[in-house]
Amino acid sequence: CSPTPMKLRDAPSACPSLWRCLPCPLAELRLDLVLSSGQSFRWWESSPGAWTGVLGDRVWTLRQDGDRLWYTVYGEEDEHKKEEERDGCPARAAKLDVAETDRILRDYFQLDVGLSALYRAWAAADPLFRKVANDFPGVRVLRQDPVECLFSFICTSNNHISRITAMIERLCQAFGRRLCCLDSRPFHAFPPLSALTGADAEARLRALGFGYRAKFVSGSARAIAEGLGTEGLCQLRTAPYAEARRVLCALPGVGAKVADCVCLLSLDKAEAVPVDTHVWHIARQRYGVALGGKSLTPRAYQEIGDFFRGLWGPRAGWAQAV
DNA sequence: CTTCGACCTGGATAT
DNA sequence: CGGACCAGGTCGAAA
Repeated sequence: CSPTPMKLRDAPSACPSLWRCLPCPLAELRLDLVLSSGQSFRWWESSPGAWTGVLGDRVWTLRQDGDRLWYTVYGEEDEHKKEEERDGCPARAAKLDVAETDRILRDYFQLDVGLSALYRAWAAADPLFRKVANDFPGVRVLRQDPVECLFSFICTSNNHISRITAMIERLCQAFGRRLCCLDSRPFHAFPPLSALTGADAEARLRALGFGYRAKFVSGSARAIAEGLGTEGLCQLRTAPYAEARRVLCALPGVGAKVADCVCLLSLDKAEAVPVDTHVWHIARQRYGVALGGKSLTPRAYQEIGDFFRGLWGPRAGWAQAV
């Protein structure tokens, strides 16, 4: 890796100046529950209570204690050199930087959304939620990058988490820019759309063990590049839920469930309720949703989503994450 | 409109 | 009614 290898940082105590914190009670955010629940596949518990991963083309380690969220950001490999060359005012640069990293983190965890009040409302409307809520406080929906979210969830179809995580790791290694090394372990950015549109992308993805999803990933990358573009995809954040869903479902490898995941986890559609086989079971067994068919047809899918939206309200997707 | 089978791969389980 | 190749599905074809 680098000639001067960086080390993972697990706690602020060792070197407090490299860490910052945001006020954030445990009822508002439980890092362990949110980062390991399959919303994002890019976080790793680097030591007990410390989560390391890539966010916004930077490598971070996060940790929380009491009512604070602590974070540290690792520099890129040649950042030292760049700073010397620039010969600017370091204090000023650092100050701008912390304002930005604070903002990135607050945005990613959507900390302006008050979770406690939402939990109270969902608990009041739903006795079954009430039982679960006590064991799972602080579960909130991440606001992820739409490109990363889309291509990650294309990989989830008929698949399991351990393999999905490994696939995405290999995707980033093969197609993404290397950011830095921590304890000799390389970290890569999620590739931009343009990196996935090459003629050989599908073959390379197959070689990385993507199976039939290789065609979906390269096909969707191509379709977006030739259509609405990365900007257009991101602009779906301001579009109505129905339109965003319709656009996404036109992409290869994107059906109702993946589209809803992308809507909820990256496009600000809090009412989107991704219905997987697990949710379908729960809806029938625990909530007694009566449905004609024995399989998850498009109509049944819609009805289950409508049921939970009726029960939990406009942030039904957030409640379902719990 | 619903139902079916195929689809890459590897984990978990049972021969 | 219990157990089963299935796992956080999607696609295309067929009745």
